[in-house]
Parts: sequence; structure tokens; C-alpha cells
Amino acid sequence: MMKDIYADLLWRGLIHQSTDATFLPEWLNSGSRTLYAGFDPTAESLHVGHLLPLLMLRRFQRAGHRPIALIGGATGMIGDPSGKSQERNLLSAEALQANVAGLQQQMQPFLDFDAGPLSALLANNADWMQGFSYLGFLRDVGKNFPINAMLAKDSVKARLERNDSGMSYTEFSYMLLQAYDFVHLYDRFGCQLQIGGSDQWGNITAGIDLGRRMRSVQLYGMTCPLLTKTDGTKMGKTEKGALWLSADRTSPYAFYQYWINVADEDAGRCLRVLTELEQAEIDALDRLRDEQPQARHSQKRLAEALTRLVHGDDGLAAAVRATEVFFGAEIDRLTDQQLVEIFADVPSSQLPCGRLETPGLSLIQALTTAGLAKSNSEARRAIQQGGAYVNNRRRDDLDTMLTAADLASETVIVLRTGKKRYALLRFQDETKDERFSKKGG
RNA sequence: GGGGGGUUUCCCGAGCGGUCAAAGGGGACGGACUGUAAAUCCGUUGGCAACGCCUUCGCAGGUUCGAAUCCUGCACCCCCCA
Repeated sequence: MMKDIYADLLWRGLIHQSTDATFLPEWLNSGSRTLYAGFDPTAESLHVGHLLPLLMLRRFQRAGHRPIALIGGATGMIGDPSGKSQERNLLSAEALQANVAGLQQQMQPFLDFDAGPLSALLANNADWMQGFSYLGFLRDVGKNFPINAMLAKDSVKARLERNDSGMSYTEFSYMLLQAYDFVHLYDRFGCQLQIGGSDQWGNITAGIDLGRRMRSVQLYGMTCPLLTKTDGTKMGKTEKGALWLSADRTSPYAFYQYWINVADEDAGRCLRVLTELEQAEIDALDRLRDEQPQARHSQKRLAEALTRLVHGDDGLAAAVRATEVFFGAEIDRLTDQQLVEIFADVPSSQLPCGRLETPGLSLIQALTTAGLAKSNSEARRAIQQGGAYVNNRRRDDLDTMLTAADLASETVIVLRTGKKRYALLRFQDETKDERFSKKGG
């Protein structure tokens, strides 16, 4: 007995458009199907925007279907005009190569590649597109695309109607490539369903049309809504840019924090759309959020589920530990390793360890060298006002001298002003001149 | 070309010879409160070896015991009459 994937997607609000709302549920429940979603390698890491389709693939697989993650090594060379207001810059071949590798790596944990006939597949359309000659493509594929139908697509229309930006023939052709991908995946793997974000609808239907023309076969499509916040802005945007899935670009802590801070109004939808929690639990969380919003059970559950999914149990543990430290009590008896992990996003400065020998380093100086105060006066003020903390412990004596006893780990002292501004001081031998070793910011 | 007004500390904006590091507001930063929210309240807001000293009020000079405040020149901005 298969899980009713369509009904599940429906109540989660994950179906924006589908080619056939009455036929698809039955088709999906009556057998194992092969489906795909495409990801263009525009960066070497996925970001939150990719999460939705990637999770869709995962949901389908768990419901007994076979997912294909298609990486657009070929289409990425062109640039998808959908949802873009301007012509895109082309990526170099090398950059593209690196991005493809990065994405493949990142997709691994989401899908099961060792599940017998349901094993997920990774495909790269460069593999079949590169062999295509221009003439061959025009004859076999291009011939099947009526220009008037192409011009009628929203993605194209939107761009042509703007008078400040046009569209090149290259981007115009993007649709053909993606359409052909669908047909190719059908030929090769019997893939009959393509899913994607709502901005992909035009490309998906182009593929369906092409399937009908070239192979006389019925293909299907489905899109999920774009993930936006109640205020209309995109989910997953931070002041620093996108929220990446790669730990190098967005630390597990920052990732976790983003979800912890989701607005109450958005939390319910995020739970539905981004987690695999069952309906009963989500309903319960909705109720809890209503009754005691301050407890923020929903946000915690959301952050937990997503961080575990993206960064694994270790990543989640690190994020939770970092959260405790950032908002919690004294920092003590930790190792350098732990501190560096927790404070990965925090600027640090180095000082020779001799500075901790008697009489020690004045707290005032420590704050200025760490960059937490612009001047000694500012440092004084912070201390006097009770806004200076060493290892999360308030120190309000102006004459405080820091010594080896204040180290939180082997070589690090954690300084903080105010509620959240942190900086690390590392005491190491080989440092020659403290002024040149500042980093971060 | 003629006449008038302006240029103040991060921003707006008072000050019009000493009591001015310069009112008030905004912002920012600390603290309390709180849900790691918003609002609110309190405090701080040029620098330094700090009951004192130094630098700051468009720029450069001058008058004066003393100038952000008065005079001269320069630069930029605004308004009115040509």
C-alpha cells in the first residue's frame, strides 16, 4: 500500500499547479513512478530556495517513487530566464564544473541512492546535450516548438514587455533545452513527471508538449509554490544574502537561528512545507503556538528538523550548543575546538600569550583590540554601564585585568558587549604584532 | 549682475563674546522589561596617561584676557530682483 503522496502534498500546500488534479492522485497511488526536478548550478552550494523541490523529490521517494535530481550542467551554461528580470551573466566552464560537483555532493543526504529499484538518480544534462550538434538539435527538437506558443509563455512575455531589458536568443532557447531534458529522461528512465517551483511551469509544460510531439507520450507536471513570508519577501534571505545549505557559507548555528526566528505567522506554513512532520503533530504545534506563542515550540521544532536534515545530528548538536552559549550562562571549561565551532561567525583577534602574564591585560584594552569598542572611552562606558562581559559573565569593574585565569579554553577568551556582540581573543605564541593579526569583521 | 539668508558635534536643529564638548529631537549604543519579537522605560553618545588636559562649530586669517558667537577674505548652498 503506497502512501497517498498527492493528498499529503495537498494539505501541506505544496501543490501550486498540476497538469491534472484528478488523474495524478490515482496515477501516483497505483504504481511506482519516476519523476525529476532540475537544479541549475548557478552557485557551488544550494540555498533555501532549492530546499522545496529537493524535499519534494525526497517526499516522493519516501512515498514509493523514484526521484531523479537533474543538475543542469548544460542549461546552466545558458541561464534560465524564468523569474529573472534581466539577462544573466554566463558562468565560465570551470566555475560551472565546480558548481555541478558541489551540488551533487550536497544532494546526497536528501535522497536514498541505495533503495533497489527506487534508488534516486543523479543526472547531468551536459552528458547528453554536449553530444548534440546545433543542426541536429534544431532539426529534432527545435522543429517541434511553435514560436507563437513560446512567445505566449509568461516567463518570456514578462521579459519582452519590459522596456529596460530585453532577452537574448540564448536565453530564449533555454526552454527548449529543459523540454528536451524531460523527453530524454522519459526515453532513458521512463520519467513521466517533472516537478519544480512555480516559476518553472512554462518550462515544464514545454517539455510535456515536446513529449507529445516527439514521442506521442503523455507526460505530467506539477509545481510547488515559492516560499515567501507573510510580508511578501522571500524566505531564506538574510541581511548577508541567501541562506545556504553549505556549512562553509552558512554555519549550522546561523542556519538554525534563522528558523528559530521565523515569525509566528510563517511558522505553520514552514512546518508543513519544509518538514516531514505528520499532520497530527503540526496541528498540535499550531494549537500550541496559538495558546503560548512565547514558548515558540513551532520554531524550535522547525529549526531542529531542518538543521538535522541539512547538517545532520552533529550539525544540529553544534547549533544547539552554540545557541545555549550565545544566550546562556558562563562559558567555562570548553576546548578551543568547541569554541571555534560555536563562534564560527564571530570575529577574532590574536595577541601574544605574554599579555596575560602579571599584571595582565586590562579589560578596557581587551575590548578595543577585539574591536568591540572604538576607543578606550567607549570601552570604559560599556564597562561602567554593565555592558561588558568576559566569557558571558558581566564585569563592571573598570580596573579589571584579564589573566590566564580568564581563559575560557586553552587559548581563548570570549568577550561580549551588549546582548549579542561577541569577539574572541586568542592568545598564541607565534604572534608578532597584534595589530596585524586582526581578522573578521 | 544687484540684494538677502545659510554652512554647528553621526543626522536634523538650537546657540549669537565668557557659566559651550555645545539645548532639544532622531539615530546609535548600553541597561531594565520581553518570546533571541515589537513597544516602553532608564542611561550613555569627541578624544586622552580623565576632578585635569587636548581636538571640534564650512576654510584661512584678525580683534579680544577670552570667540561656535565680532571683523576680513575665500569656498559651497539657498532665496529674491535682473
